[in-house]
Amino acid sequence: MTLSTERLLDEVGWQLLAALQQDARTPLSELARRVGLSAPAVAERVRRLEDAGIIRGYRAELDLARLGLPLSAWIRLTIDGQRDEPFLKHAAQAPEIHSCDRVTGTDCFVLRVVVSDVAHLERTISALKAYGSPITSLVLSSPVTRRDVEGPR
Amino acid sequence: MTLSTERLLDEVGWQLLAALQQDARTPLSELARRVGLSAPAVAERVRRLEDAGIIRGYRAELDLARLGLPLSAWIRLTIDGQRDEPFLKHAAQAPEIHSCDRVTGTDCFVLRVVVSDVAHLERTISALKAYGSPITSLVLSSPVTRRDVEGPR
DNA sequence: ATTGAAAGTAAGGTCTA
DNA sequence: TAGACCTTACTTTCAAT
Repeated sequence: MTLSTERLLDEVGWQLLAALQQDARTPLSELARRVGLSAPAVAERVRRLEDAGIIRGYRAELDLARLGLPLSAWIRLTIDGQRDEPFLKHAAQAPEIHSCDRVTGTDCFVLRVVVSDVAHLERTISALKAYGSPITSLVLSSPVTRRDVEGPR
Repeated sequence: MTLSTERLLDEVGWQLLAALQQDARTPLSELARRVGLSAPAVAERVRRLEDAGIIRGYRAELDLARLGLPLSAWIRLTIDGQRDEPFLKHAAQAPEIHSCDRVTGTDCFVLRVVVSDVAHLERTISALKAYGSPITSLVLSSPVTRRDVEGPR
């Protein structure tokens, strides 16, 4: 936590982050009302949170099932030999791979894949076998999908 | 894919979803410019995407490391006996658990946890041992953090 | 198309180091 | 007195009827 960010993350800063995590399209004027500051002051605050890299962006959250992508899975992938680079190239452009983390342990990578049906899942897994050994777990439900970050309590 | 959603997901609909995934705070007037429709028409389109549940909401994406949470981990949790319910209660309120999916296979649950340091990670894992056997993989880097959903190509 | 709300701009005031 | 942070006043842009 650097010096410059500390000033930003006071009571008001965390209130703004809470509101924008909940609804990123909240108008600045509404944010101003909630934190008890003028609209220009809040606009400046938000701009500085963005400039400091604390706010990385604003994203619409979509319902994947309603977009024809009802199946999600976790795939743990152990890479064979020295195939990291070709795999990363594949991961960067494969539309099914929604996230990919390099992790400790023998698994090497943890992937979140999102597909339209089991045939699509099969193709996705097969493609991964070119780089290593995948272990797949289909997502049955998601008791916790997203947790907002809270300030110091 | 129901009948009502099909009408929404034409060329323009997907253009709107693409823009809002990229920057959820894009003004409606700007969206209108990009898709070549009037502002009221676009406002109506977006409202219908929301009402159909295709757009679930708008979220600010934060940099967790800059907020004092530099460590993330995947934890696979095999639940002992019939302790699903107490575990789900725990998961629903634990601030470290950012996502939790029930999955096929022996793992039962896949958790994304976000913590401030290794001591915090240790406490988080210890707490999980009340419900089952956790296997932890620390995230080293994230080659793919988020993939936008694209329409039919 | 009109009207009220919201966002952006500019100038100035207060507090602190 | 310099700088950080806020306010008010004003103009432009946006959004809804």
